[in-house]
Amino acid sequence: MNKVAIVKQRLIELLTQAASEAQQLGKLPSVALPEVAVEHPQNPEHGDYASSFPLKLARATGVNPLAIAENMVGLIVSSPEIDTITVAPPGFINFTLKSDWLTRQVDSILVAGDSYGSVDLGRGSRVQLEFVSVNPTGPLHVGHGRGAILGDALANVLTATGYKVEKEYYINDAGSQIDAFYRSLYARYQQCLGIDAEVPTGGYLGGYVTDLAKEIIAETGDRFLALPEPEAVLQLGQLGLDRMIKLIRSDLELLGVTFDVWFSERSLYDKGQYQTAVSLLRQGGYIAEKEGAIWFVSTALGEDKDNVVVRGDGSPTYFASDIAYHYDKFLVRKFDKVINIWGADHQGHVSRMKAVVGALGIAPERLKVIISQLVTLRRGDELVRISKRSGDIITLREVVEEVGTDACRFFFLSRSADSQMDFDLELAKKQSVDNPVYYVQYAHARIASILRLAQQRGIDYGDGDVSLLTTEPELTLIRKMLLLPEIVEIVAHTLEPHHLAYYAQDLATVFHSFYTQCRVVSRDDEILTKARLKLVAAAKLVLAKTLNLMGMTAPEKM
RNA sequence: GCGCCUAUAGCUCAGCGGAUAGAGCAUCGGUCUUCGGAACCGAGGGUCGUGGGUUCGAAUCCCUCUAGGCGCGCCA
Repeated sequence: MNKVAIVKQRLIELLTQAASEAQQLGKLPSVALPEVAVEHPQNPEHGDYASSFPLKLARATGVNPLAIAENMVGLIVSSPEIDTITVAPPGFINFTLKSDWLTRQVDSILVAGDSYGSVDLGRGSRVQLEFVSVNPTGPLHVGHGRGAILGDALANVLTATGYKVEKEYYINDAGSQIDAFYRSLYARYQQCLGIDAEVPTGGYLGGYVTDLAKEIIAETGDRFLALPEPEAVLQLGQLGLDRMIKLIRSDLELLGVTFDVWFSERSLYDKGQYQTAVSLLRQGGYIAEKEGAIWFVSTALGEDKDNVVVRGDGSPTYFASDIAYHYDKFLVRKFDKVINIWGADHQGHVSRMKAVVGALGIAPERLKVIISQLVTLRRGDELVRISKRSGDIITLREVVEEVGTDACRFFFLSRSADSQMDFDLELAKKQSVDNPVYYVQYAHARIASILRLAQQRGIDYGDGDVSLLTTEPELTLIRKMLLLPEIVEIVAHTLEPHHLAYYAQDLATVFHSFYTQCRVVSRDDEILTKARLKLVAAAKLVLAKTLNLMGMTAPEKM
């Protein structure tokens, strides 16, 4: 299915073989072979693939790299995909693919259909992807949207690469922030009913809390006033919490993001994971009591400082929950791999969480944490505050409604998670026509339109002969289409979905260029028309697959 | 002070050990008898933050420094 990836792998095999044969023949000193790397040269004159293996080998052996290359080329077995193998100074081996092999891939892509671009790397191993997991104490803002899109796109790619993926949202429904939210809501509730009350210090001041209180009053009246305060805070709070979670869920759905599991923090205490996890750590000698609190002795694992698990007042910290949570992920639910996507403000939490995982006897490599850097929102030059507690916020929902789901997703995926980004609302709107999103989608719609025309004219291109696709624009398009499996592989490996966005643009560019140079549906040449219809249909498939992996729509018309 | 992230074209960003550093936007100049001009073709524009080092080869790896961001709670 993944022909190019196989070619790449095949080339690596061939090179390795050639090298060891050269060693056996005494043409090369017997040293341990360095890793064989094969890549796409940026200059097309250097072929489809190139390897600098001889240069690497030269370092290990002290032999002239050109001589190594020459020796190896003579020993490389011929292969049906490969046209020419050449040596280029200072010691590259360049490969060119046979164009008839290339054109045949059009048929292969059409046969593969939706599964084209999928590569089985995971072999069914189970991956949990936990992301967003925002405290349900307020609506989502743009920064959360970034994590949401990142996670969702990664889930798509990992699924396409043979992993069994579960998407999970961790609901922080325990702890002091929830408390503050409950009390804030109660205060607003009282205020709306004419009672003098104040939002406690450290509480949530956003107008949405008042809105929430009003909604609850509209539906259930003032019945919580009759309850004693602690009871009222709790009951009203839980009502508010449920609504908050529903709101978050619907905001995410607007972005096209859904979850398989909504996991409650509180359940970790109800079901005993917390107790078990801590006793495991205690057995390992990682738990100590000092200064009236219970600590995780992370210094024993090379951390800068120890961390409190249970406060002096007996209440567990959020760190305690996370210990239990990761115990549950790995030792109860037994995921092979766990990926957490956190905001930049949680960076400091990464190493101690890895330490916990190690202390629980789990190989720390099984936990991957992706840190997505901050998003700042602005309108032109004006910075927009997005802090939940301070009051005025622009919600993710407002942004999505203003900019559109597909554009939002593409925008978020266009930058690596490592870079901070500015989300300029003015620009996002102003650019909507020139937006790369539309450029890519337009290519897809354009193909759809061509296929519609063909259908109108009653052309059945099922018997199209792809070997007629010999011109440069056609072959360039095919070569680009054949890159998708490699991109998918890279994304699955690096967990960096932004490569998809760049690939999508590249592919669209190559298609548009082909389009202006090659007439597809022509009355003069029915045979060529059929061949090109096949090409275009395959391109449509690849474009759609790429867009779908990003969680975007591939429109037939726009 | 310590940890993490970032610094590449006017702007927003890719590239992260290979052969002449790329894209989009912006600027300038071209392309329409026929499939969607939301398009295509071309041009200009770069001491890859600084200074060292490793290497046959460095934007890419290591160290120094500078600038910006985020952390360093018995908050989450």
